[in-house]
Amino acid sequence: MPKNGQQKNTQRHPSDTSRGEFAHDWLQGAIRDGDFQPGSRIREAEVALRLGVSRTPVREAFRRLQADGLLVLTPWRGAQVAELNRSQVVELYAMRRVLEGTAAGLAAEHATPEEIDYLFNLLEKDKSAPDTSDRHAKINRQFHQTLYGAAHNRYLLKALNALTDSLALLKSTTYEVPGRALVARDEHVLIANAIKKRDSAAAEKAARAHIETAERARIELLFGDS
Amino acid sequence: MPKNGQQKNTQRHPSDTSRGEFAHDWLQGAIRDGDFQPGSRIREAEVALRLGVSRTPVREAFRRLQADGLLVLTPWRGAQVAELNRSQVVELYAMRRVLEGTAAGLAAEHATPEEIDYLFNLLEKDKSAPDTSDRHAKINRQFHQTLYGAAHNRYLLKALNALTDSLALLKSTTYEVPGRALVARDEHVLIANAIKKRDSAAAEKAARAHIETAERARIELLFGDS
DNA sequence: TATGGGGCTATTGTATACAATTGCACGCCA
DNA sequence: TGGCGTGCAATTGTATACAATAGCCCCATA
Repeated sequence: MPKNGQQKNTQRHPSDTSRGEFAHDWLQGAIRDGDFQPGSRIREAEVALRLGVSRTPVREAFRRLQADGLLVLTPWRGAQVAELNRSQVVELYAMRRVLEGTAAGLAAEHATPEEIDYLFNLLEKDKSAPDTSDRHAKINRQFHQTLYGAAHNRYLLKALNALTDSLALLKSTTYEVPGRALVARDEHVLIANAIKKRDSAAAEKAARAHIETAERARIELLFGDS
Repeated sequence: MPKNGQQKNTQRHPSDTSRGEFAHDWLQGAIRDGDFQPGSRIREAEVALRLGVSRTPVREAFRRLQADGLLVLTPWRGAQVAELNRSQVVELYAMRRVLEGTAAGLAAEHATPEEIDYLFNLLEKDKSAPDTSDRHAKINRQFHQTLYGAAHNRYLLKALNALTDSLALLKSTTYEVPGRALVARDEHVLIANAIKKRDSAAAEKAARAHIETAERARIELLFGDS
């Protein structure tokens, strides 16, 4: 059961979506928002009751989330939210460094003017935003999401989204580290400028550097050493 | 229904696996082996009948394969084997170039001596193998699979396996191009040597070059122009 | 009191019945 | 003859009943 800060209500599914789709989206969102603790067990019947559907669509959602790596299903023992150990976190960031770098490089080649404008809009918004980590984290997500799309490669997009979802299993965000927001914005500016100049190599390099500092902040946050 | 070269028999599931797992593995294998044509519709009831199980485990398998990108599920219209258009093939190879390069680079850093030995064993086996495209294609798969594992990054491994599965939707292999086997082996030797020398940059470069020639062979095969 | 075994309960795996939706075929009418 | 609408058949979505399994609780025994 969700930890339940502000109640994600027992809600009936919208009639324009299948119940299976609804269950999948709800669970994915709940996991991303940290409503389920990594490692905790999720029972089919509980979710079904909560969403007002039968176990069948819930089971389908479980299977898809398993394929996405968000749930671990053990025969006869059901679903647990995936947990990341230290080596997994390291591997995940290694992968993300590569993919973000690639995305930035491709974005420098393929981004539309509108996409580039939007990146700069987000940077402006970030600069003038109230200084809360939540707010920065949200704009950060939008920035990266825009970057991913600007690469115009659907396999890359999918892989990056999968990584992002896995990272969400680490409940805190690196924006909780003091000063991280400022550093991150500077790094974002470097990336955006390189893309605007259509300098693919520079964009890739800047993005990789950005992920490296993010990784250091993350490791610090999680394990308290570098 | 499978095209059915040599009948993939109507087989009962082994009792040590859940029926859902069994259905998933069977379908994945059947799609990889080209028993289902891309774009063709797969009916739940047919698969269920064929495997001797009910629709429930088949549906679970469908959902997982959807998440893996092998099936496209449309509400009320069921499953179709995914198809790749030209731009998808191009994007897929762009992604593969990056990931194979990364895998080779990481393998140069992290491969165990046993893994390196095995790579060279495969090269020997390839040299002395009977000159059929099937045989070469199989050894090729093993070589790449070994390379992926040698990188020791589970997210990279998963992403590469997903790409490989998607590529399998293109039914022919580039080994059907005359002379491709020889070129590929030479490229494999370059990669393996760089890994043995622990030269990460050279390994990455060689792997990227390898995928580039593979892409050209593929495009030629599919669309008859470069 | 510690330990091992047996049965009970909670939970998941599977089958099946039923509901909902789609697409097609057939027939009607202009 | 062609186009449109209605109803039927095929197929998927969902609920639910039942089977199988695992873990735990309790009691008997040393």
